[in-house]
Amino acid sequence: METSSSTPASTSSATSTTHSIVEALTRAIVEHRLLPGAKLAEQKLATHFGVSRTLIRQALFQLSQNKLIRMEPARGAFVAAPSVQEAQQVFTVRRMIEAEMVRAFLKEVTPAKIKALRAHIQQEREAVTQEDVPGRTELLGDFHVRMAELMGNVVLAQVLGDLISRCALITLMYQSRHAAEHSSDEHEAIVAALAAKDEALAVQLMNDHLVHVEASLTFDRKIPTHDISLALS
Amino acid sequence: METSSSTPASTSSATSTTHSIVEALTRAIVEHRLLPGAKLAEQKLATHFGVSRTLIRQALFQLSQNKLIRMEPARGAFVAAPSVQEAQQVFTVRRMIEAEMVRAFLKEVTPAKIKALRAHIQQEREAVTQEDVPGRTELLGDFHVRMAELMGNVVLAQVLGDLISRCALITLMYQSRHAAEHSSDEHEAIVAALAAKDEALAVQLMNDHLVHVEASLTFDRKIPTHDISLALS
DNA sequence: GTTCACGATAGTGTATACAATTTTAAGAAA
DNA sequence: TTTCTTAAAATTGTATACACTATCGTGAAC
Repeated sequence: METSSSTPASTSSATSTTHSIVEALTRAIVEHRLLPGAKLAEQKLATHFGVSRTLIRQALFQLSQNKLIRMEPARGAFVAAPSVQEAQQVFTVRRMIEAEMVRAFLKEVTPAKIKALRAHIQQEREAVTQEDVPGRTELLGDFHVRMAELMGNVVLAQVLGDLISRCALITLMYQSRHAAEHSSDEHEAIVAALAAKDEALAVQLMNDHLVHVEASLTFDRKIPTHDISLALS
Repeated sequence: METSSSTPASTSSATSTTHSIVEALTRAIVEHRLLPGAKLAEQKLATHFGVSRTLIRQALFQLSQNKLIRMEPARGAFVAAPSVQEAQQVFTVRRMIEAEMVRAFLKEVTPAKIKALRAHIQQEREAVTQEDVPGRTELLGDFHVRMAELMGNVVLAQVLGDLISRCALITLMYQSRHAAEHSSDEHEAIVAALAAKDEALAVQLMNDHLVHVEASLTFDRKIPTHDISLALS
């Protein structure tokens, strides 16, 4: 049963609070080291992280509320495998929210905010050139959250962040290779429209962008459902 | 320290799962039997519900993710007291989502859906005439969730439901007496516009409706912050 | 009289122990 | 060989025990 890592609290976390466990598992899921359908056995996770099952259970409950994992009554936790239908619904909701977000953003746009968005896009480009797939996915999603944050609406940022973390799993499940590489270009076009204060164009570009991302997903897909114990190190 | 109820698992719950505890606490908070700021001591809740602290803690974590309670690191859980700013942000997001929801609803409206919404409004009116304040608040919120459900978008329904449960607490904190009694009328006007397939009007009415509800809140307010142990029976 | 120090008490954070259920495996019957 | 039965192992669900932190009250110093 023993994997190679017997050392408790292996790599990153000095203080193994619940939050750090959630982060580690989230990254493992989003980075596809834990594939959809994989079982998350509590004791194995506990020994891996060097904590008791109590903390693992807290983390799993939290992840299940983020819809990143699914918990069946007496059977355990499994990495979520969002259905095609759910994926499409998530994108529908995103289009709804973000169309209005663009309108609201334009009502109080400032040069500083435009500059902040441009700076973010610069980060995206760097991640793209370095072919850092998980980092790229995260940054591409964060662009949208950053817009919400720049509006000063914490609630909006939270809601959108939640949806986008679900998107990350969906994207990584269904996204074809090197699709969505022009996402950065589309982000830049949106910012340009915002800078020009062209509301209709900005809304249109944002909507198109989300349609493109959704269209880049290949829904005719095998779901590997490997049950590898875990590659958390 | 002993309150009158020493009987474990007192009134309602035959099977005291975590979910039933969450529901009981949610109702107690939304019905204002537990006031904002009140402390939720784990042991007291545990003895009240006749379970161990383990299940109480699970329930509290879940409630904290719904933003109905707030947990401070080593100090415990307290009923949330949303700030005025947060309240306004929640309403802003609701306006964003629901404006677009109305548009999308109209794209696939059917007589059956209109009928379902009318039936819901009928329920609201009954609760209003019976002066069932918590039931009324819940039903008035559910109208909006019902719209999402009728569109078949589960994700939308969840997101909106989350926001609205936060609204319930906000409403009950800040809403002046017998304000928002014409919410049902406004709901009916919206449905009429939907039935007439008048998109611009429906969107306008929905937006106005949410503005009205927000405006009915009196933000110059005392927050009682009573610390009554609990009235859960 | 006010403020600070310090001990007692209560409460949260984590780990462990036990009960209940599910999964797995082995074995017998068809 | 296949399938049903049944026992063993593993895993989840819940309760309890212990460690650590915060809260409260008392008393001494100023």
